[in-house]
Amino acid sequence: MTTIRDVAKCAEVSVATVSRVMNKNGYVSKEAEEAVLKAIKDLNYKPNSVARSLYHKTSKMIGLLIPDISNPFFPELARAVEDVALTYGYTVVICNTDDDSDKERHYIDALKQKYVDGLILATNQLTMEDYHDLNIPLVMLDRSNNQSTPTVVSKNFEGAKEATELLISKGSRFIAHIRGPYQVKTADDRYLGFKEVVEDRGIAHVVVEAEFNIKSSKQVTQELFDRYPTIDGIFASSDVMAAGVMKATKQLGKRIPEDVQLIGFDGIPLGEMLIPSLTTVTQPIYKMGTIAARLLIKQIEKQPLDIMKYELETKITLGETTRSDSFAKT
Amino acid sequence: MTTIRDVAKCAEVSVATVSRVMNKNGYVSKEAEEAVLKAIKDLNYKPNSVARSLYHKTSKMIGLLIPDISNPFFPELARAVEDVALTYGYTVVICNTDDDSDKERHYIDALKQKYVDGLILATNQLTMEDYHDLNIPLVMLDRSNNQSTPTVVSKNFEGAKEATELLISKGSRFIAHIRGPYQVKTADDRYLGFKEVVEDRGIAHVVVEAEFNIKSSKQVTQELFDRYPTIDGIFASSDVMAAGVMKATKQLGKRIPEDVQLIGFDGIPLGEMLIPSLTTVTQPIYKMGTIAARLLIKQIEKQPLDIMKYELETKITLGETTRSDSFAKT
DNA sequence: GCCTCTTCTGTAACCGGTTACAGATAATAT
DNA sequence: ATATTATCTGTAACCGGTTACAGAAGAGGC
Repeated sequence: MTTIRDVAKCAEVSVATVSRVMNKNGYVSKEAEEAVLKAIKDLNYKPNSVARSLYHKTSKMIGLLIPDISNPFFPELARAVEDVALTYGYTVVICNTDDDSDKERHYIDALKQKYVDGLILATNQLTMEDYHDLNIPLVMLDRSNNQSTPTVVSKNFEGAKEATELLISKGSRFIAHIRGPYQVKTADDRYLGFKEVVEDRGIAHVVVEAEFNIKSSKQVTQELFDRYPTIDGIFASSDVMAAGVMKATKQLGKRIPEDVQLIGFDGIPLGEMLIPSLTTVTQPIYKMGTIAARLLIKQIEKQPLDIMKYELETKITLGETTRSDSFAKT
Repeated sequence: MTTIRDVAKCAEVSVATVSRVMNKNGYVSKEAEEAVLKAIKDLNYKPNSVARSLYHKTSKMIGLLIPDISNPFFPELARAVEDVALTYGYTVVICNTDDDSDKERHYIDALKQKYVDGLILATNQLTMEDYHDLNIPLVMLDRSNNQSTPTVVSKNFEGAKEATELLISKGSRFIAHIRGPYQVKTADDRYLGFKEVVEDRGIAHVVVEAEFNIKSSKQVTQELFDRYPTIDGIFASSDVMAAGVMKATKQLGKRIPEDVQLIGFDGIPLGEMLIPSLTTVTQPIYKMGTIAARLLIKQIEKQPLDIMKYELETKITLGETTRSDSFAKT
């Protein structure tokens, strides 16, 4: 490995001069600069970022804490964060916390010891105090629970309202909502949106909880139809859950959308792959990731933030799990 | 931030003693050890891994190079690598190369400068020489093109043979294979397995190329049926491609599996979510990831490798895209 | 009492960068 | 001619760990 001292020797200058050339600061004569640049090229010198980190107490790395990369909502988010990070010269470290606070704490400690420059939190099992004590820039992504930390979320409440209204407008009169876990803020917001609409409109409804995976929602759906066979519309809190609903209805011999209409939430690629394709509330996932990354990097680079909380618009993506005409079945 | 010097001062010993206590080497008296441990606890001291890295020239980080984390094959692989890495105290840095050699080179340079301890390559755009010059432990995952580097792949050739035989045994007589890109080794192996069986058995067949995404395979399928409407079996080189096939056949009014049987390759969770659920050649994806990670860490820790090339068994997962009886339609 | 060996400890150099500081030279102002 | 400033350069300290080395103290053998 070539070091700065090798370069200095080769260019017959001091290490300080080499450093000045590389960082373009301080005075360096034309000749010295050329000699250094030539030496760098000849030796194929790449400065060691660990040494740099040690002095600057920064690492050009950011941490991305997510529950689980195998949950299909997160890869696109991660990809967006990485794409932005790359253009600014940052490296992303993805950590799967499994919503386990010990794991999360462990990762945060490890990252801190590596002088990680900032964290994007798409998971939050710890208290805000824990995060605050870190003394590094933070961004909350997809989960907001705090005013003072920059946040990127989509309009879960409004999206859920639209989803529910869509089901009603297309003829559903007894609607079930399969909500996500109670402690998850986004699941709560979607539930509240649903609740507001069905209560306002006086629509029969039922709410059950499931985890954000296919197995759990499939089982919950089966139980749901067991008890309420007349349900004719389902709003699932995520697309993966909606896939579970489809599995269950298929087994039960219910037709989608003729007997039961279905709408999901997220807009992950899976929805399009399903047959029938899923009607869903699409979040701008990639965009959320890019905004979060930029927001974090701005903080790291001490630029002022004009907006602290981004609430992005969702939009309905019409698939084949809702009926095309409003009164196909009454 | 507390440093080792703070701890030394607090415990009234030298930094060397503190270091000796932490690393459990060299002689330390009982009293000194206790004082140091107390100081570490009182000050909540966490050694700085950057400083450690600088001295040891290692980072406890490994790089995972994949084409694209949003391709659903990779999250599970990444998850497996991370889970193993975590238990050995390593941090994983995932890099999306998009099969772009410049990007790959850039990432490798960046990782090298961070003293990354090893790399898992699930992508290979560069020549083996490029990798070899790095002088750090490597593992090839899912793509093998070299004898001297430890490798983890599944039996693509054999899996493809089984897939083709399954279609035939269940009655398909004109089979199309939608293969992956020519330069990808795994796509080639699957193609060769298919070729051997159809040629051996004298089955009518056709092969077309597509990318590993839904859009491309959907379009290719449409063109395929345009030209060969009598195709009654399709072997897709990946599950995502198979989803594209399903989309296309749906639009064309062909029924699966009554008119056309379909089998994919990979065994990603998506397959189960599809309706009908996908028959596929399941690779032990998670296992591949864990083996690759262990193989890499063994090398990093200078342990001998007993096996250089792992070729893992695939298994057929029967879904609803193939017929249950052998002669449903002749 | 003297020598050897084990146990224990601290000083200082090192990893590979960055930069404060001081010293040297050249250019410009007075 | 002298003072002032701008330009240029190298030495050495520093970031926060690790460890070679040397020295001190005590135990045990002769």
